[in-house]
Amino acid sequence: MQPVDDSATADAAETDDAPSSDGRSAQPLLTEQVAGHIRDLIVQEALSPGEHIRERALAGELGVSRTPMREALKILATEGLVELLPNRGAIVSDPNPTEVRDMLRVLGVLESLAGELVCVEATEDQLAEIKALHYEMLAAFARKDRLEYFKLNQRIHLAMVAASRNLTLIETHARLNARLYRIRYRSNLKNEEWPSAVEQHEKIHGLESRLTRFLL
Amino acid sequence: MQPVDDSATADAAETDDAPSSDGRSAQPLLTEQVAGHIRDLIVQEALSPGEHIRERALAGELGVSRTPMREALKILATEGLVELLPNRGAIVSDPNPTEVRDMLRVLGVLESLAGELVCVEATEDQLAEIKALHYEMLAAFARKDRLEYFKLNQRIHLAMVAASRNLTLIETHARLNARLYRIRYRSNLKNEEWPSAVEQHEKIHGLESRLTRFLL
DNA sequence: TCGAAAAATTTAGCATACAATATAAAACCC
DNA sequence: GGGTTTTATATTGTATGCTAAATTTTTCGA
Repeated sequence: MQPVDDSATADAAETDDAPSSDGRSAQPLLTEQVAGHIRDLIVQEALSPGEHIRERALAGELGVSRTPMREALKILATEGLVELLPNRGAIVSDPNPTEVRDMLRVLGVLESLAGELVCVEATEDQLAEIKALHYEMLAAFARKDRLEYFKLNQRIHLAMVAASRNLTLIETHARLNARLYRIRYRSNLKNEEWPSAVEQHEKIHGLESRLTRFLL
Repeated sequence: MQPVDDSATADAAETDDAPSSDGRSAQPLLTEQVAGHIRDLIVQEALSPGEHIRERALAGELGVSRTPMREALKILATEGLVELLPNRGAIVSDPNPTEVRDMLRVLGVLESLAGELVCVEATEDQLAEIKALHYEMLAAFARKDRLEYFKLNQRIHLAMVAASRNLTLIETHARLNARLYRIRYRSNLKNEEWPSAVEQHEKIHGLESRLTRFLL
């Protein structure tokens, strides 16, 4: 494991820091903070896939006791970001290509559903934003800027899921997305294989075409 | 909270008792056992929706300390079966009709995907079993035995998901199913509203027709 | 020198103790 | 008597200590 600069960490940490579901959020619990922190470490690969997590050591680095660290690891294991080996601690999940394909397939139908729901559930503002992103994406496509295209594509999907007004969909999608984020991140840095894969994937489920029709 | 006979509890507990993912399963960890036990209590409504869970008391009843109890609650909260209120403990989730509708919608697209995958991924034996269940279901339909129809419908969906060979799909489906099981269970005992709702739901996503076509 | 057995060390699992927050009860004021 | 403040109690959050399992190191034998 290697250190991570804190600013970047903070950014990603804010994604779903809310302590559960209650409206008035009290002071965030240590366990949640720790879980968020480790999520960031995993996404940024400060904790590498397959790497063994020593709870005592990591707890020490974060300046907390082992209790919240262990609770955080249970949460992350349930989310699929780490795997718990009985009596042997946790390792950072390292999905093989088949598992990634499976996750993308499920992610695909979720985003397809989001596309359907957006058409009837989203507010005008949300639709306008999605529309704008869509045109930006087309622009990137015209310029053959595949990385930008990919990023915008991602943002559109996120915006659509967020606008779907279906909390279960939002949460389920977020969870899968988190598991895939590290991989996408890496692929982004390396290069593409991904944009084409994602395009193809979307064609299969007709999301792009349906949304395009809807947006005119 | 009220007592639950242990035999029934044990049955349901065995559903996914496996300690994470590793092949050779060592002795099951207390935390996992506790989580399984509480899952059962929730499903059977020995713990009622909205009921406050006092971790010390419940831990005492199960004969364990608070540590595994707390870790189990974190897991169940991540799974959506309980909600954690900061500094105020946990309550059994009690989804409102809108949330149930949202969950069913997501469950629907998952089962729809399962239907697609079954057509190409399932083994002969699995297909045969699904086919058999399908005909049993048609029989129940012919007899206008709606409860039996509903049950078989459920089993078909489970069998299809299981045969999909997509672990993410299986897990995601199982999680949603667990959150809905209690509600279905209750509805089953009460009466129907549900079979029709499910039928309609399936029609929307074309699962039944697609599968029917496939099965001939 | 290499391999196996045994001891020592490390690490996770669980229980318990202490601290902080929230709830309930009692006292007090108006 | 009703409502508010204060005190007491209970419950959760976190840290630490102890036990058991797993890993590493050392020792012993061939």
